[in-house]
Amino acid sequence: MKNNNDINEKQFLEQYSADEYEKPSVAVDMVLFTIDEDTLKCALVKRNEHPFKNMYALPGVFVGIDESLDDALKRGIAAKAGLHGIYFEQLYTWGAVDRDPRMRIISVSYLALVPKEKLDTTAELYSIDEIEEMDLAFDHKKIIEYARERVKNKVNYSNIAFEFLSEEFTLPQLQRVYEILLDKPLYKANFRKKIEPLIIDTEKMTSGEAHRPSKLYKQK
Amino acid sequence: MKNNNDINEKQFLEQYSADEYEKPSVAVDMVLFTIDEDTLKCALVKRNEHPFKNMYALPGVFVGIDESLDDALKRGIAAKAGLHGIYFEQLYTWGAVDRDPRMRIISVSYLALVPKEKLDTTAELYSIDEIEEMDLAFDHKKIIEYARERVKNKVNYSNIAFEFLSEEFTLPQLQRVYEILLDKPLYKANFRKKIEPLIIDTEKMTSGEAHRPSKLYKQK
DNA sequence: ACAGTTAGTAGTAAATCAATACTAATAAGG
DNA sequence: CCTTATTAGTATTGATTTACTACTAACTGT
Repeated sequence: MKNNNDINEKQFLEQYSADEYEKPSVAVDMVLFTIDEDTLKCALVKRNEHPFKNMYALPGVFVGIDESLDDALKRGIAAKAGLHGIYFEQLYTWGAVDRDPRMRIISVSYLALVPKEKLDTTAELYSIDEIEEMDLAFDHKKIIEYARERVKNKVNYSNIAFEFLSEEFTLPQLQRVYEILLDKPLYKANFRKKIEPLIIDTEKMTSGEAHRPSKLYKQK
Repeated sequence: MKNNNDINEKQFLEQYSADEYEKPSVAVDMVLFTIDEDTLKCALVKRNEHPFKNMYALPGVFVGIDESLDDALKRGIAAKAGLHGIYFEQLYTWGAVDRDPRMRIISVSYLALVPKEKLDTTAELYSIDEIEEMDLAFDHKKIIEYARERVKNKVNYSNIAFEFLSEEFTLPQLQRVYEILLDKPLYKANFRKKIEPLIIDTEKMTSGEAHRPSKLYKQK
């Protein structure tokens, strides 16, 4: 094998110095998940321009030339719902040549998680099951499925479940979040043993419900 | 919240129809790992152009306007070492504004895994420990660290370890791969119990070594 | 033959996980 | 103020997995 900087640099010169090279556009698209009505839901926006006019799509923005990907995403989140300081992580970059019929657009997708209470009440939320039946713009359905898998896998080796709850929560609430994300029931006693090292007792209790009150915890 | 396609489309028109909008360049960079001399090693190329002239970097190519990200990566792998059909997966997309001093370049990084035997003998391989001490071009050291973590995490819930071996292998070889990737010793008996459902006995044996021969297996 | 070396197996105590059954504390209703 | 419905929380037990030790097996080289 020869030194491959030859290739790298040759391409660079050919394609960039000459400035005839056509560059792709880069966008960030966000899969914003929340839990509402005991189901996992995703924020969608209805497109009112071609292509895919009147169809639902993920919210997204183009990446500015002097803007990092994360900053573009933050701008998107802020524009979407006035949200700041919420959890997000990069998911995957989608680069099929024909994913946008207008032009070449590479999409860097992000996962954002937010408690329902923080979300603007006008946000349009659709459950994962509903979306399964819908026809979304671009490759956005595939992106949502990818995000769904990421969440499911990550629940057990990270603390993302906490991102769906406000600062103080009860263990039944937390368990419900885990069950929704994992899409299976969990044993109460086992769940509590496992989660115990991750939480702090706030010494407060719920009240007003027609059954035994539950303790309120915070994430450690 | 208003319909956010307004924002999306407004930006699109402003930035793209007017064609004054400056687009970033998009490259793919590959972290090609192999196991050699009982250590995990990464393929690097020495740059012979500015910036970072004479420093080592990850092999990479720019993404063509009519080329998918995966296709660009395949082209890169082929250019690098005449390799085809090897395992790869997308890692992460690096988008800091100043990661390349020449211009705005967004890098989609990939992880590629290959048995040492398949690799061109002129490939320049450096162990993870050596790289730790080196000063690499761009943000490539960070990318390699990210790849290293991905591999470590993925070993236990996927079959990526097999990608470092040729089709037939012995259990001591496979265990050694796991130990190198996880960076810790494993118990032989437990390892075998756990790996048993993933492999098929080829009925063949090794020979010629000054100790008991071992069975050869294939991945199931 | 036997020393050196690695391959492979048996078995056991400790830790974790799956599952069931229980007790505790509240509000609502008579 | 006692009973019922309902959910919160705990105790316990058998099954599985993990950590670890100790052994037997099969080859080459001398």
